[in-house]
Amino acid sequence: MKHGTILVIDDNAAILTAVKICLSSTFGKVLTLTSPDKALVTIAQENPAAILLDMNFSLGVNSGQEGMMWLSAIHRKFPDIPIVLMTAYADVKLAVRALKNGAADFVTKPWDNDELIRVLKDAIDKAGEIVPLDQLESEHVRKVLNKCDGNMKRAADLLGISRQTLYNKVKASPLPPLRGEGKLRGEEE
Amino acid sequence: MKHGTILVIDDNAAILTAVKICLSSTFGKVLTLTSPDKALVTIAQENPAAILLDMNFSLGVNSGQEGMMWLSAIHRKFPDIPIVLMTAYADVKLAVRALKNGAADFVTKPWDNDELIRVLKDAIDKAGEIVPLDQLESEHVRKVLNKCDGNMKRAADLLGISRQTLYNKVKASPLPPLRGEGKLRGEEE
DNA sequence: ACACTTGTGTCCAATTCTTAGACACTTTAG
DNA sequence: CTAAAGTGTCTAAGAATTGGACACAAGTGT
Repeated sequence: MKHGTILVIDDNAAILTAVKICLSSTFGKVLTLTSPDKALVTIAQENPAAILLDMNFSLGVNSGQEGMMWLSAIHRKFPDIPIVLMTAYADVKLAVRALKNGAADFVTKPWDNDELIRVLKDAIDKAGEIVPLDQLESEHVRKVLNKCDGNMKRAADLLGISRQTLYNKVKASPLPPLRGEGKLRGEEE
Repeated sequence: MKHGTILVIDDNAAILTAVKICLSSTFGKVLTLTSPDKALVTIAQENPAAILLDMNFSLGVNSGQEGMMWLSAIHRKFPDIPIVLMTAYADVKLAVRALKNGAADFVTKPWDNDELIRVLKDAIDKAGEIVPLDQLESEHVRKVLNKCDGNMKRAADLLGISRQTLYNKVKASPLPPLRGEGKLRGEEE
């Protein structure tokens, strides 16, 4: 059950209450703020597992600029805490920008309780994933290597290691099950 | 100018023509397909710098499932080629899902020519970035380390290296300008 | 065809890194 | 307060990385 602390930021008290009720059953602690002003200090103090942030504050300004600004600010300071954005004004451009600015997900009001819970859980899970150094390294090596069309000299150069080292790494892990990649650029047809 | 080859996939020939005209001035080569069926072989042959993929094929089915399926298929096979999605039916959920499925960006019809060009260029640029192993490593170390609240023993364990090695790495690079992160969880107020 | 450049596979010896283990000392939690 | 966990530091053995070198395979241009 208790998947950690969630911080919810929305200027509408009613929504805050509704979200809190919805989330309380699943998460350990649900904090709420009616303004993002004190978000940074609250986050620093409470270290929430995820943040649910409304995009529209300062009544009337609903271009989402407010939320986007806070998203950036929070994400810059706490890049490891997933931030889920929420907005009533479904706008594809806004959503895309939000995700590219580091948002973990984007939900529109009115929201579906179960979906909201799932989204937050997913965000927390994904943020919690820790990859061993070895794996990170071989994945990256593989990626760079095939961006160089297999040219080991150049790849080694770009990676900042010697040619032999690259050579060794490659032969050391000839096919270590890549996480989510299924490469080899020139082997269909 | 010629920023590489672009592959455009859309079942509407008129759109294909328009896009081609729009992109030809900026990119070296603009290939077009009216169906994604042969996308994989075309990509393997031409190795485009980016792909512009329409989401709605098979007339009438415009839930975007088609495009999403192809996005996944192409992205799985060619994870290094950025794929920009395009759709006439602006749908936030769809856009979010697309981005989380690996799309580099998401644009809606009718599109703005300059924006389309910019989006593709950005996607190509971002995909071309190559990070040296050292940097990748120290960034990851740093991230894991502060997810463990500085507990080096646990961090080392999670990273799959020995405690001393972590210790050495940390003191070796005490503050190597993180790319896009401004961390340290507990140092405001 | 002929030199030239570039990259591969392989080896070596010197250097550096990583490791397990140990030790005294400081925090942290019960 | 005790016990457990973590830190900073050291050592010696083992592993990895490095620049250099060499023969050889392609690909370039003339």
